[in-house]
Amino acid sequence: MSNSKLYKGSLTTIILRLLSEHPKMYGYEITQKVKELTDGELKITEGALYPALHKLEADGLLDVEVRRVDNRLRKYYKLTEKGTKETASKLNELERYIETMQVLLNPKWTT
Amino acid sequence: MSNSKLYKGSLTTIILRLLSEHPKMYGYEITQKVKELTDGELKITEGALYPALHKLEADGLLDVEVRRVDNRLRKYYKLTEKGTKETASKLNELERYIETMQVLLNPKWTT
DNA sequence: CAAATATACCTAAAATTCTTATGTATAAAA
DNA sequence: TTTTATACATAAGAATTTTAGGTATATTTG
Repeated sequence: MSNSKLYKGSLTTIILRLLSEHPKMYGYEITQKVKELTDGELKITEGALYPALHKLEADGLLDVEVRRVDNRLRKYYKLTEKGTKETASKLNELERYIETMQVLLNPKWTT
Repeated sequence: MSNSKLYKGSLTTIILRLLSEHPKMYGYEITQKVKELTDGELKITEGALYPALHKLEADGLLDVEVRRVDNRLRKYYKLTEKGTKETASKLNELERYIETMQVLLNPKWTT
């Protein structure tokens, strides 16, 4: 995913966030979009992505729709209602995480 | 550590950051300090902390000094020179992680 | 005073998440 | 024609954390 271990735990949040902006996306598209948006800083590996998508689907957060495009298979994922709610929750978590880490990063505690 | 999975991977960074501000700290003190600084948002569990400290010591990033205070044992950890360098590196990683995630969080991509 | 809580360390099994290494298949580019 | 890109998938292993214990002393509380 990246040389930094910090991304551990944030893959689900990233997937949900992307799907909250795009009506539907397929796996390979997600890997390319993330690479593009982060200027290559973050590369989602397939070994991490596909199991994560399957889990989100199993948990009822995503719906899947298989299509054949240019004689190649694509699995389009989109948020369910439950998934939309979970996305909001995950984004709050991320914001709180960032705030918390910034406290530790830039301490007011000269104590 | 917290109900949020996002903290996965950030424990080492947190420990190093605290030790870059405090000349020496012992394990229990670290758990209390983090709880205090984050208003209880983040609670470091001992099962995560102690193995992490041992690994940092084994990697030569921390030195340890055992002391008996009030007839109770304390293991004081402090940064080695190597640990100080690694701390700077980890803090850069954290800043980049936050920047990257904020791009994904607040997209300029209305596309 | 007894019991509970706080202080202070530790480990080991299990769960979680990710990396690394594969595998299959078609289309396009070099 | 071989490599790269597109598109899916899984499985073994690594790394980190949770959960659930364990030991021991000091202090607080009922």
